[in-house]
Amino acid sequence: MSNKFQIPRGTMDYLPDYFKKWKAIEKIWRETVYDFGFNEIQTPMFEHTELFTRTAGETSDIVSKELYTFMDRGGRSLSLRPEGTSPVVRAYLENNMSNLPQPVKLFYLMPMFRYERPQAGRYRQHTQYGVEVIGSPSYYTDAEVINMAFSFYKKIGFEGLKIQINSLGDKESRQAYRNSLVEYFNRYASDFNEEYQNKLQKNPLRILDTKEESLKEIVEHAPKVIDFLSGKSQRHFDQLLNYLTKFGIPYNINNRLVRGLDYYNDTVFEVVSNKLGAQDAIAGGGRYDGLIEQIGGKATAAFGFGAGMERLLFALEKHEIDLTGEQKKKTYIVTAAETAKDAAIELINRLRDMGISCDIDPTFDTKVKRQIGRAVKLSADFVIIIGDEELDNHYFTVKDLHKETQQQLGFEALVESLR
RNA sequence: GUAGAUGUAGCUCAGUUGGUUAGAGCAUCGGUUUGUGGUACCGAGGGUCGUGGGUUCGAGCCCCAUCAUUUACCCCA
Repeated sequence: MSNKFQIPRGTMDYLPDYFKKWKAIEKIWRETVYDFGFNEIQTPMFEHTELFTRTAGETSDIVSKELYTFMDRGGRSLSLRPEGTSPVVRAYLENNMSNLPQPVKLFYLMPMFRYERPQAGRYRQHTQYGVEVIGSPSYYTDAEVINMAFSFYKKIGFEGLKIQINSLGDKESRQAYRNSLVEYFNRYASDFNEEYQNKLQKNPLRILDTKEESLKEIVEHAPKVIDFLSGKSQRHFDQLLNYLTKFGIPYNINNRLVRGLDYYNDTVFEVVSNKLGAQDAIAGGGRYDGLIEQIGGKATAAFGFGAGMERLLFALEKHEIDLTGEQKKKTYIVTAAETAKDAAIELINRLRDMGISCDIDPTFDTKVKRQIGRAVKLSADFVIIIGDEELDNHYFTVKDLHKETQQQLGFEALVESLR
């Protein structure tokens, strides 16, 4: 253990038991998104650095301290993708998807990279699944996507998840709100430490979601975005909430929810669990009507969310949800004599060709007891014994390890019994 | 980046006020004679005590440094 290679900080090996749960979730995810009319997309793991710096905002943590940036041999600055929205939007533009029927509904499942301190439910390499609906300004899109997220978690079996929702308003609303906020916080600025002085200058909205006890009181009485929404933004938000209620989705309006990326406007939301400790957000997203224009497309309204696979698995554990799903029946072939080797090999090939999952000891051990023991430990469902007896009489001995029954069968009947 | 906690076998951990060849359970592998199960019994392999330095006649234990893990802050999935 000492001087062997170690996995880099913040990364993990996905071992078989973990991966079983992963696959079960992935299956539900795919079913859900297809039901809602989404199609899959994958983008490269890295992009030109500028894509991220331009879209997420220079002051955002993702850009200012979490980007994995490197120079390639041609001197280009590239970065491992820290989030999915901007690459997907880039792909939308680059592949002229504005010529497809709008909106374009895409989903993805791909790894993300952020250089930050790992802790419970947080990794430097993690996998996000998410969707983007590009080309729809309708509040119905917001409602539909949130509805989809909610039904996804419901299908998995979660109870007690909450949806936090807020509206940041359109550009005008935001500007007015920002001004008022700065004016308000300035009254207390002398009490702020350097960090918060800084935030006040660069991104005052971010002060709202502070966990600093001393500031909570001040934040509590700060002006609320809701009061600054333009008529249009207010209507959008009202309609959305209306639909959520119609869909039976429980939500909390959280005026302090602002999110870390600069490109959001109007609706922002998070799905949170109260069992995860500090990293309680399972999914997060919102509307980004300005982003497409910002990276060179024509003004296009869009909405999306992203969520972490590893964190979802972490939450599964905390919520005590068992999701291994039903496994295919497994068979183990036992050779009871040296002479049975060829017949065993022939049999295993035939069975596998017929779609039966089977395994065998590659050393062709002849100790029946040991081999059955091994089969049990590998959680096989059946064991087939081949030895001199079977060879002489032209049958296979099949044992059902659960029922503890045993019978002698010919090949056809054998195959049936293994299904 | 900052703060706390923790590093002894693959895993979970013991290890007395510093004292000789560092232990247990689980796991792995094998055995308990003939072709039948996770149990029982017996046995084996596996550790430069995270690493480097220091104190000491002597360090798993004390001191320093370093690395790693982990939780929390910042922020987020």
